[in-house]
Amino acid sequence: MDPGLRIYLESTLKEVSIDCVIFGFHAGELKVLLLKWKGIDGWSLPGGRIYLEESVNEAAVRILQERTGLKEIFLQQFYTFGSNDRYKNMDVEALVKKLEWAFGSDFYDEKYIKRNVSLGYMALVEFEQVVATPDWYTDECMWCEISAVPKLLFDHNEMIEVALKALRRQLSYQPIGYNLLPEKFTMPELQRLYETILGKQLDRRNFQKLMLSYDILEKLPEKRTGGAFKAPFLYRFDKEKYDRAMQEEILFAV
Amino acid sequence: MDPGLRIYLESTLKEVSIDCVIFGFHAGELKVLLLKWKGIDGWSLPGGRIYLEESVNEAAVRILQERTGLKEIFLQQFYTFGSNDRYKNMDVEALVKKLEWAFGSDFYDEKYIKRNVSLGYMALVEFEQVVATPDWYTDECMWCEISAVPKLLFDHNEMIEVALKALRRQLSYQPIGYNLLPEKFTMPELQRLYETILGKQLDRRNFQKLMLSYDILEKLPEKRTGGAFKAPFLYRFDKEKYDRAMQEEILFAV
DNA sequence: AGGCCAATGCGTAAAAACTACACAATATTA
DNA sequence: TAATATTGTGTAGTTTTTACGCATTGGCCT
Repeated sequence: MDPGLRIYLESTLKEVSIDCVIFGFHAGELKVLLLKWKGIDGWSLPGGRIYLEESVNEAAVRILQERTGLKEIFLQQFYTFGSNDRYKNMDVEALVKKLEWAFGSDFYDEKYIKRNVSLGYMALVEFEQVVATPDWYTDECMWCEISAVPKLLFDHNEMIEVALKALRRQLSYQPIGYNLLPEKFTMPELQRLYETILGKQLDRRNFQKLMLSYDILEKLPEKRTGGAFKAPFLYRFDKEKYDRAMQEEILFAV
Repeated sequence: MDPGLRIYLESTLKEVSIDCVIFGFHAGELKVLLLKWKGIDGWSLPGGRIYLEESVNEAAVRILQERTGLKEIFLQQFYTFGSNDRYKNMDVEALVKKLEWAFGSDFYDEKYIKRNVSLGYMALVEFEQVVATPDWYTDECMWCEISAVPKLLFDHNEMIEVALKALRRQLSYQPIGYNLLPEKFTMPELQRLYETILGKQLDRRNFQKLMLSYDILEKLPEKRTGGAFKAPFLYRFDKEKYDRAMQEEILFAV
């Protein structure tokens, strides 16, 4: 067994762990970051454990940074999962056996495989900036389109659904986009982000009116060229006003 | 040490516990249920631990029932608290000493006093129906008006604030009242509940129009007499429609 | 018993927000 | 240089929200 892993396991909380639904936006698609486990044929959300001396939020920030290289981005708790049947759809015996095979028999106390409370965090990240990195248990990363997520290990499919629901609700009282889009973006790009998250089409003109009315965008003199059509203006978030809107939680009627 | 307590401690998770913000509504005031600890001069929220074989939601239901006698009421997770400085404002040494004095030296592993993740649940209960019952650690219950909550143990003051914020937000997309009001109630009573939770005055006529438009109320032929004024009609929630509205999470613009 | 008071029941007009479209402008490509 | 796809802006109609008026009524006071 990897000595680093051993130290990690021994210096972290046993009964609680963190799982992150990391949303990225690319090519008009909303995606989540998945990891493929070593030794077994299964994918899961990135996750990790909490060191004894850190807060759960600090742990979430650390885990996210370890997986994506990113810090200081949108990251927040959305639900805590603690069913005692979180593994009901899985062959736990087989899983434990395979994990033993992969990591040694003291990998996990079986008790904690079966009984674990998981704090769900969701993150919104700028797709291009992410350097996806596997962890001890996994050897492969994948950005998976939200509508094409395969059957995941544990209750991670449910977690994604709950996270998406929370994200959609969030859209109605907080602006979103700061961490999902590049610094400069066009109005149609912002609209596509909203449409993707909400899963429905929005009227171009009304959307623009609404977004501008929130007074969190700064219109730049530049335009984005490159397409065979009229060049759209670039915008950027006014961070100060954006943060104020996040704080105030004004109702955004999207 | 109480043998029941010992069994309880040994058969529950150690690192995670549950704290409940139990809201009640009485005499036009929103109140929370508080417990006074044995041995030390401090109040806290009702809480408890999670048995190995139950889900966290089941544990919350059980804890709530133990404290209030009520089941099948509005109860939901609102946040999970896991700061490593949840006790920063407290003299932990003194607390542990007093707890030892009260419960025996093996009351708690000091480690778990200092490092504990707490799942915050909030409940809305019908004040009159509650039979408040202390637990092992406490010997007194009190309904405390929300604006007059004293300094509580741990980070429980913060918990109440977060719960109240979550409750206010909830009001905008789910009906509230079914578990906070008696079966039959008048429109002004319902309005007072909303005003109390939201902390602001609402227009009587617009409120009535709004509530009726949601189509979750059933107007009864009876009136409430007793005051020196026109007797208001009684209403009652149409449980089926109410539940449907809860499910659909339609936006309620209060 | 009858008038007074305080609170309710019901209604309407103005303001604001939202929705649905129409048409001109403009980078690229053929 | 014309064709095309897409953006920029405006406006009218509809719905929702807000603000407020006035008649009604159960109990209390005289």
